[in-house]
Amino acid sequence: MGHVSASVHGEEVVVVRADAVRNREAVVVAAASVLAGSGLNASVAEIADRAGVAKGTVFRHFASKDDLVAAVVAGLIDDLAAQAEAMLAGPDALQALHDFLAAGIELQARDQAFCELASTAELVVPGLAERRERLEEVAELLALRARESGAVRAQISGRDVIGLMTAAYQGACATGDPQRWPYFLSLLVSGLRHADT
Amino acid sequence: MGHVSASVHGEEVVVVRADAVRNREAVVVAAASVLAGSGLNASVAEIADRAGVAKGTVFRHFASKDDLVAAVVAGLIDDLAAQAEAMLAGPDALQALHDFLAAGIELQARDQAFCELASTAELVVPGLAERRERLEEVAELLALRARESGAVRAQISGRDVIGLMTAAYQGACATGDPQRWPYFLSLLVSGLRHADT
DNA sequence: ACCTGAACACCGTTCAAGT
DNA sequence: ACCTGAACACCGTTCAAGT
Repeated sequence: MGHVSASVHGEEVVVVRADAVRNREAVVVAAASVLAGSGLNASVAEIADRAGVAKGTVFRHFASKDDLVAAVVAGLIDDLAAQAEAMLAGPDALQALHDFLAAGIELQARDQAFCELASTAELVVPGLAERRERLEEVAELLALRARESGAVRAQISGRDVIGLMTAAYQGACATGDPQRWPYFLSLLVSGLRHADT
Repeated sequence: MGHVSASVHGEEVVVVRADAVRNREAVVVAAASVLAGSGLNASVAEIADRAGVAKGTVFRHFASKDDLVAAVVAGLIDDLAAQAEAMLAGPDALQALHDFLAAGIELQARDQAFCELASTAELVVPGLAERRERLEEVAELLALRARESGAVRAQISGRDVIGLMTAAYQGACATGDPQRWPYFLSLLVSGLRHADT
């Protein structure tokens, strides 16, 4: 985390060694790709190997494996939230909601670790709760717009929108063919349009 | 697995020691309750402790932890399949399909290990594939009846029905409130009624 | 200040020694 | 024939020793 090494004009200056910066970044990059491919059970040893550092170095930069996972997944959630914000400007409110759900589903398909976290609602991982809230807020806006446009009859909160993302992809996975997710998504969206829950 | 100990009238007679029978049963019972509560990550040591046997004894009766899990979960799936068969006789085809889905969801809520397996579609566990097929066949009949009754417009296979079970419960879990599953189930069933997929 | 690798407690699994 | 507990390889995590 860096260390106070000097005091200039009364300001504390934090100096971090160059190799430390490089190693931290290498660990994050390696973790991102290993976790995406193998999920949460990927071993720290594999990540350390891929990053070209010793296992101990991973724990110098991140207090635990969970912390490392959180750092990586936080980036993914932020990206998704940014996409969602862009979609708010779209002309068709129902289409925007549908596209957001598809984006979240494709992220689950692309990233095994995100998929597992999205499924178990493991807010256990610290530091992820806030990211999730931001995502829920944008999702709530997308849902509100869709309801106001009259295309959606069902009551639906931001949390529910996240639930739909997970429901569609996990449902498809349970059939043994994850690529079938558009079927489940279309059922859910059709439900949103017609059900009065 | 027992051992040939005698030959009477030319028939081979397999004799199993009484303590072996008792221990095997104790392991299965212990595993059922531990797995239901703690999920697939529950340790063999905990199961052995609860059963009152040494860890090694578990592996004398089951080749691996996965085999033990399969034995326990196979029972759960069989029970669910039996419930489904009973529902085939019901007067309202859509209601029967709905009730079956609810039963599958409640099983996920009650049993953590089943929930995790239903979600990941891990047919990896050997011996479970056949049980699943039987469940899919009954589910297919329930779906067919619902379509023929005219209440359901969407195309839906037995595999899809299983997917709906998982979708509804996992969706609810992702909202942080598993008890919200009826909301997701009603969306999906409403989708089945109206979507033409 | 940071990196490394040996060490620890825990897991699933194996197996020699007991009965 | 079966049970037991010690042993092994693997995991996440810690820490003394190096630079």
